[in-house]
Amino acid sequence: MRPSRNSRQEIVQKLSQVFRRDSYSGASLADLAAAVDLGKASLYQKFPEGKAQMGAEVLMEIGRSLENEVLSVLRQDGPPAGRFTKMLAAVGNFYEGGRLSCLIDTLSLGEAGRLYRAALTASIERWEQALTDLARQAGYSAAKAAIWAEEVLITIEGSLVLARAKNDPQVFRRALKRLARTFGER
Amino acid sequence: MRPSRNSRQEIVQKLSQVFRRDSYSGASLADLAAAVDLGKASLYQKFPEGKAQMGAEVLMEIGRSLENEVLSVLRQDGPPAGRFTKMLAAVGNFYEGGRLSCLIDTLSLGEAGRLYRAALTASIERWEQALTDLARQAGYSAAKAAIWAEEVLITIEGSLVLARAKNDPQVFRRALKRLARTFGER
DNA sequence: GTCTATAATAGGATAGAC
DNA sequence: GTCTATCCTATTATAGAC
Repeated sequence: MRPSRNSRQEIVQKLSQVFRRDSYSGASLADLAAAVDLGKASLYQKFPEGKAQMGAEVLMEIGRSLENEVLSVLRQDGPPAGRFTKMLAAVGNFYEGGRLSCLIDTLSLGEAGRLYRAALTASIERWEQALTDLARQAGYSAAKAAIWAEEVLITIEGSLVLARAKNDPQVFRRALKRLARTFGER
Repeated sequence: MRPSRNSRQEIVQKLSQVFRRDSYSGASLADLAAAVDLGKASLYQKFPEGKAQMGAEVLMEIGRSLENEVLSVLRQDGPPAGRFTKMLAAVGNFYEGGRLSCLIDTLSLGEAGRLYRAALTASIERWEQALTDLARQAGYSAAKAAIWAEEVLITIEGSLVLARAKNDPQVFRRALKRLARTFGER
């Protein structure tokens, strides 16, 4: 059976929501403890190295969900266009329809950027690579595939920023719908 | 003559760099004071309401530079495509070639988002409107113009996020170059 | 106007009881 | 494993001298 009703994975996922909403510097220990419904001292029992460790584990866990929920569908079989459509649906869920920000954004600012640069770069590059591979399978040249992959990520990140700033998740959803039509254009 | 060698405008511009690098919660009074080479107490002399006021004035000042350096070129005369190209060059300077983040991103997180939502939304909408007007002048339908404007802003914001996360300003510069080719496509 | 000094509070982290 | 209590530092903010 599970180690506890609130597994470590569930704890880390709840912590991730705080970092996604408030960024690293804006997430206080009090906020983080409240999110998992524990005292601060209990959090330190689980994360002896404190906030820096929480951020690191959040990045690993979200990297894993990205892999399992989003990138894996790019590698299934069937026509590339259909896999891309499925990925976009998964992305919509991953960011809760534009209501959640991306850690690539919120953990790349200030000191967090220096702390987590390597992990952030790695996540981005895995995603870009999976998209590039997909585009290659659809017949894109290597150069076109890499550009298209970069554009997809730019659109996802940019629409999340605008959705947050305007408090209008529809910006993100519209962008996903338009992205669906960019595949196979060239 | 000027009120001081460091005019208020210059002070606010230096403060803006801290908010753009570290976000609102990550910008400490010590950081902000160091950026303008003053003691913390002197900063409070100039901004009696503290950090919240600094953020508000930074947003106003950057909104003004955006207007003067970027949006104004969209409203000059000459062919729309040329104006758009000029805007992209101005955008490149505005974000220092991808080395500076956008306040729409860094001031929309956590409590800052609640504090400054109105100002952020207003800035975004002014920019979108100027782009939409340009596209209309180039013969786009109202619907296509609005979509294109949104896509341009999404690309700017998204490429800035990725450039920061990967510590590679080229992501931003490449995106601007590609944007130049999106105008007049439909 | 700017500074040093200092207050007051919040944030990160730990000790030790249960 | 979780809590209360506490410590230490950083942070926000102010008082008062120059």
